[in-house]
Amino acid sequence: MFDMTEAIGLPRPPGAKPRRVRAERGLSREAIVATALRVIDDEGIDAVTMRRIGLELGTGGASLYAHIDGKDELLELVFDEVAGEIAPIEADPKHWQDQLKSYLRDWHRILLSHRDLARIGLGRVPTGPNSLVGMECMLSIMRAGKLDDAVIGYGADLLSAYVTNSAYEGSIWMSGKAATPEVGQAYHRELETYFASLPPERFPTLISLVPALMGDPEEDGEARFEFGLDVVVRGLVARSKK
Amino acid sequence: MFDMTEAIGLPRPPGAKPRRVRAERGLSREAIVATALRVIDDEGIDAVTMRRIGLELGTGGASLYAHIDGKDELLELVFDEVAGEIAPIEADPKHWQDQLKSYLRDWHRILLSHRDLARIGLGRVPTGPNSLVGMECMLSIMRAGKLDDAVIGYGADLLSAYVTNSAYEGSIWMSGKAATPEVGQAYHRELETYFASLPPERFPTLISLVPALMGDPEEDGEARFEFGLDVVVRGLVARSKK
DNA sequence: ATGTTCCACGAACAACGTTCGTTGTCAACG
DNA sequence: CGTTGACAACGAACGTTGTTCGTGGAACAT
Repeated sequence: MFDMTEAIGLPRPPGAKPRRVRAERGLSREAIVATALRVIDDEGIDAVTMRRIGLELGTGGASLYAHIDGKDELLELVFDEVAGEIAPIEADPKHWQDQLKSYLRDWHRILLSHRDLARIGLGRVPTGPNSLVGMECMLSIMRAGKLDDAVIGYGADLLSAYVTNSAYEGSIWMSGKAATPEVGQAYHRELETYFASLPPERFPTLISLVPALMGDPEEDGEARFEFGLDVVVRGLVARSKK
Repeated sequence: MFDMTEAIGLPRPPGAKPRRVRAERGLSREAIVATALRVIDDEGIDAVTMRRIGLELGTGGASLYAHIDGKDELLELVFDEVAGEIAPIEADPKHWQDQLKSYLRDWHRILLSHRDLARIGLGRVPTGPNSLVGMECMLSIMRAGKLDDAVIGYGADLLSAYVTNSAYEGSIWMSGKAATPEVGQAYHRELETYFASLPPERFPTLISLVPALMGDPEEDGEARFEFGLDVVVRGLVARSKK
């Protein structure tokens, strides 16, 4: 047989590794990551098991280790894959605040659309290529707003942590198990009545704030996220103008 | 779940089970929780195993289930136990912002002093007695600041999530394994050089902000937390005055 | 044709949370 | 005082988990 590069007509670059032409026998990094993401979308992260992913691909769990270091790396790859779903935008100094909010909204919505995927990103510094693109995009928008470098540096971390944490919290209400939305609302009501039943002489403020704390479970998630987004961005601007 | 009525000191409802008077033969809820907390302080949460805790108490893992529902409940109990370490303060309308910040600083510091304990509280609504006292305290301070109820409701969630998330992030740098501070700093430098080595034409903003993003690993944790605290509180005030 | 390399894969390992069945011991009752 | 019943203690075991090992076989390079 001949080399693929010859067939195309290009000379092989000096020092390039002889291209791996080996026929992929079914398994590949991409297929594994895609399968894991599908399982997450269907049943959540806890359903992601090496054996499960292997089985889904017609083999066993051990076969994955030829393509992937381990479960941690697999989950990070999935996370970065999803990070590629968000569309980068070009910074416009005139609307940088709206742009920033809109971008983080997108990011939050995409995370939520993949069940409890956000859990992977908790407390992690994202280093995957797609995550880096997202980070660059966010930073450029903030810089277009003429924020101090120090504010941008800490603020970007603060914002991305807020998005990830919010998405994770939001996902809990619908993925505690194979939980339908009803189960989440049931827990919501249970929690509300529990707070309201506390001894009033010991928890006067808490009890009087139960409605404000819990909110309407229907539209609460979005309103809550929007609130925090507004608060943090306001704070960043105020802090930068000081 | 544990018996809330007993923990708070309410009179026992009529028809409740007569309290267990049986002499404790060595094992007890308190001893188990205390042991788990000690193991966390020494080696982190991942070292907490049913067998390990049992072994530490001179028995096996199965013996714990007579006192505790399972591992989840145990960890929640430990978390609330630590929540009891923070000293409640009385709200003073004149210094409510300083009080709020100081209170959250305490909470953050205490969480960090117990390794990666903060991980337990991630995305969880704390319902333990001590956590509730802390919540009530925080809410009363915010109310002393005459913030809108809606702002208090969402804001309290935002702040407590920020504290927990910050403590968790901070704990990662020193508990990836049996990691000494040196290991954390080594990873810090590795990350810094990695960012700096990215293609400048694709990540110009990110590269120019590497110093601001990473900061001095020595004092960075505290400064970062303080920054976010200031930003969120500022934002809350601004939002409330609108 | 002959090595050589590397992927697939069943089996196995260690560790986990939890359940089960037995045993011993104390508190309550006649 | 003797009996009984409830329950803590505990070893063993079950079902999972992530990961490693050793074998087998297919495709490349020589």
